[in-house]
Amino acid sequence: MAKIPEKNYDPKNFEARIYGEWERSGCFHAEADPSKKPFAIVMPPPNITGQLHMGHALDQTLQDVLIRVKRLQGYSALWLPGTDHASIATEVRVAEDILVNEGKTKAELGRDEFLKRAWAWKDLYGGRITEQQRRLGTSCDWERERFTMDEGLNKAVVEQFVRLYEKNYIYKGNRMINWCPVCGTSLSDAEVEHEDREGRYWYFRYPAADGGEGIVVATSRPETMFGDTAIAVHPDDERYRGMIGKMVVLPIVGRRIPVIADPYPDPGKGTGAVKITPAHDPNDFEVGERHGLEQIVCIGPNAKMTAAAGKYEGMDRYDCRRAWVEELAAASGSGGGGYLVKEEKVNIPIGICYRCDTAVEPMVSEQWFVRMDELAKPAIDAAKDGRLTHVPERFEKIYLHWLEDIRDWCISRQLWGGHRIPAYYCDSCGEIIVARERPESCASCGASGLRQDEDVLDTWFSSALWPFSTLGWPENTPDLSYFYPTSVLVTGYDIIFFWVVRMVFSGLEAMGESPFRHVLVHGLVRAEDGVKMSKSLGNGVDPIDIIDRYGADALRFMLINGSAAGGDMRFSTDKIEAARNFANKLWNASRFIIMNTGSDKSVSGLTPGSAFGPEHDQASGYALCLENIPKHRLRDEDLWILKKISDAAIDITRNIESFDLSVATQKIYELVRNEYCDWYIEFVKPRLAGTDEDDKAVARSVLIAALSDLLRLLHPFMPFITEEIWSFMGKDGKLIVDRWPVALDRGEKSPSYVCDQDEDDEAVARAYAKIEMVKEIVRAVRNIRTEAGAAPSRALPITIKLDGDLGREQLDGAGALIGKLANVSKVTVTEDGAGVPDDAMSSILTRLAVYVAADDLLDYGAERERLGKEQSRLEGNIARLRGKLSNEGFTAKAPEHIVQAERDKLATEEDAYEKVVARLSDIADK
RNA sequence: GCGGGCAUAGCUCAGCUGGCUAGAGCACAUGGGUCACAACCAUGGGGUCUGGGGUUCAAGUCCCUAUGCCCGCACCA
Repeated sequence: MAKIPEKNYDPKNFEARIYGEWERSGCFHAEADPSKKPFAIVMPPPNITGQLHMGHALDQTLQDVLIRVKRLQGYSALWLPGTDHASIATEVRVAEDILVNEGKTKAELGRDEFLKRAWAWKDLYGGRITEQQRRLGTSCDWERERFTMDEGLNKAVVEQFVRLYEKNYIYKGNRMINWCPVCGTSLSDAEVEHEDREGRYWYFRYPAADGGEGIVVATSRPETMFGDTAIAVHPDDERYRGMIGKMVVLPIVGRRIPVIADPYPDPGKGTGAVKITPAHDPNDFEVGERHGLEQIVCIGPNAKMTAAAGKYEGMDRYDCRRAWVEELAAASGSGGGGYLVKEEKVNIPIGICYRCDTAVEPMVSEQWFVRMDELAKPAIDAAKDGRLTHVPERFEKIYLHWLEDIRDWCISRQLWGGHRIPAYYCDSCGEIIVARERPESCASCGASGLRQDEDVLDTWFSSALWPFSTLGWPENTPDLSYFYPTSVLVTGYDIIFFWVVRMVFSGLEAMGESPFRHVLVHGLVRAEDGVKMSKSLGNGVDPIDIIDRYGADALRFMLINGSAAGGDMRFSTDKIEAARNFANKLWNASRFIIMNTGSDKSVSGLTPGSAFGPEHDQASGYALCLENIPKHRLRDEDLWILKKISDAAIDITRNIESFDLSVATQKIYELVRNEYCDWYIEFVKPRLAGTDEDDKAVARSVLIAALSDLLRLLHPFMPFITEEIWSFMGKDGKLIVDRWPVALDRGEKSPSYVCDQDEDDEAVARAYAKIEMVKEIVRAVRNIRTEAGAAPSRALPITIKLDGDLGREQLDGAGALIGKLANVSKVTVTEDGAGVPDDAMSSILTRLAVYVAADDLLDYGAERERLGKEQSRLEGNIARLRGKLSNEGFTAKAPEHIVQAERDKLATEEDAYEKVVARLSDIADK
């Protein structure tokens, strides 16, 4: 006896085992292989601090589906995994850890000791997420796993930095940056989020130096007054015209500052006069540049006030704000009363650190920057001319919009964990040397003991190199030339700016080509109630919990099936259950197939293959190339299911290749559940129980051939269950490395195309139509049965009355199928109406009518109601169709096949209408 | 302020380049332990596709507009 799957579908029994088998077999590994076409995806490297969350699960599943399909299609399909050091996130976590465990701060520990702890921490936790990825079924090439801080990548980072510096794309300068006081580092613009927070405007009077009234300005940040170096007004603002060029006095501080004219102030906002603090506001910084104003830094790096704030030195910025406002309000100004004129509550838009939610402090600071204007251009062009496409398309706009007004990228971070900036300072002569290796001595003055820059690089600087650094760059390795540019990049829309944009311009700069051809963008996975999942809300659903409960296949299927590309989706228990139930259904159906075929020697001799035959040979058609089975032995239902699968396979392949994965899953679902399980298996059951051994063998063979292709189609989405079932089918080799049912990109014809040309295909088309008719009849009988309240167990006799042009032979063999599926005791077929029972329930279908006769079941009331509905439906349709067809515009302009289809439709609807009316009058007095 | 998205069955959502009698899952109703499956099977009800214009022979699908939600960028006077 062959091995049979266990009665209950329980993914825990095999998922982990199968993953282990795959991994050991080496089938995840991809090499540069000139005999195959390359397909490559680099995995967005998760943070080593991270845990797998639903967003990852979606991201991983999308990539895994694409990789598995391409692997089955015979590509050298590389999926390159890795992890990211995520400097800020990791640094904060490790620092917390040290504080808790050792009671020491980062500073107390020192840089070297801290880094040791960080590496130890990475070794301890860095592998956790990759274990979780394995649970999901991630079929990436673990042999190539990389870490953004490993040796090769360090080299790439230094190389890129030096090259960009040498081309003058990287510079060091004193510029306005965003400072996070909690993380203790500068941030790039992309790392700052914006949020409205409750704040106020305080209106303060700055008295004129000559004793006049002076000017009132509004501010939401009074503590920056210590850094004010001017008051700006618009040159056309009548109110202040007389003040321009005069001096005002900074309240209490006493410093004199000029009133300047600049186009920046908007006369309609506030008082129309703006205090200018060049060191702490980006706009003020620019005004200051234009007017040569001094920059006075009054808030220091830890958000504490500097000496510029006088007695407030050392005080927290917000404490200072409160105290300073009080002092200003209480003070007696020159005109008597306080300097505070008024105060109003208002929502202030404020910059927030994307890591810690702290309000960032804009400040002038000396940092390293990447000059963006030149670099952005090729990245813009690549998208515009189609070398880089976004799926869905709308994300291209977002990408372009960001690049088109991009500002220079601040890349230095005041942290320890990360790639240290390869810049060396000579303290003797002040020379700055940027070099691949640490120089022994100063190139300018010869002094030794150069000091390396203390700062590290933005973690995204190394991520930006990921698509080529992981393939060996800057060496020109075989992998690099074979796999670069990669095929698709899959990521969430939330990191387009951080990552995608930077990879593209970095790749174009370093390699001359966009690092990938397509960006497949997905949305967020939200909680069941539509709220964003977040740690702080604690509403996250752990993918591992879900896998434990429902299996990875169900989770994957739900994630893909859940929503269209690019949009946010909700996690849904209902959908997870539906997916698990679907897996269960497949499991049971397969169990049935295996129980009925596995133990039979004659079947194994048939070596059932794919419905598509060997070698992906589309041109030879589908069912007719089933190996070892003479085509005349295939029955109608066999041809029907094989055509169904074949047509669907082509469709599904197209959907996958255009990244419509949710559409693809929907189609597979219907194919497996509705066509294969609900109809085909039921059609075939009597044959399996029959005595015609030859026919039994054919049925078994088709069952297996069809199931094989269904498993192939479903495998990328539900890899575990399909592989497990495959293993019960006595196949050679594993499903994961078997082959895809269709290979559209080879230019094969589709079976439906063949169908029109080939004699065999006419036979298939006839069989197909017949089975569809059988389904209609069966449904009609079941409907009547339900309506009349007949027990399902009770066999009923039926009469089928055919239309004139519908020959009796077109129902040949259908009687048995109908009999079994509709539980019919006897099928009578009549062409002229003779033999139609006088008293019967009826159903009028296209080109035939079905009568179910049983005296005790007659319910003409119900039938009248049903027919009445049918009549009005048909009336509506007929009116619509007639209107359409009598419209000359339609018949003249619409494509011929559409017009013809409408004519045919009208004919059948009119026909049905007449019959319904006739039937209604027949039963009018019953 | 600039830009983008969404509005379809009670709920959650599909519906590609315009050609439907608008679909699925869940929920609901009725019947059924039928020898793969109760994580099941069968049958059924349920929608003027947000409102208003327009383009077209044809609009859920394209354009404009209104309303209501959502998001990104900018904005700390």
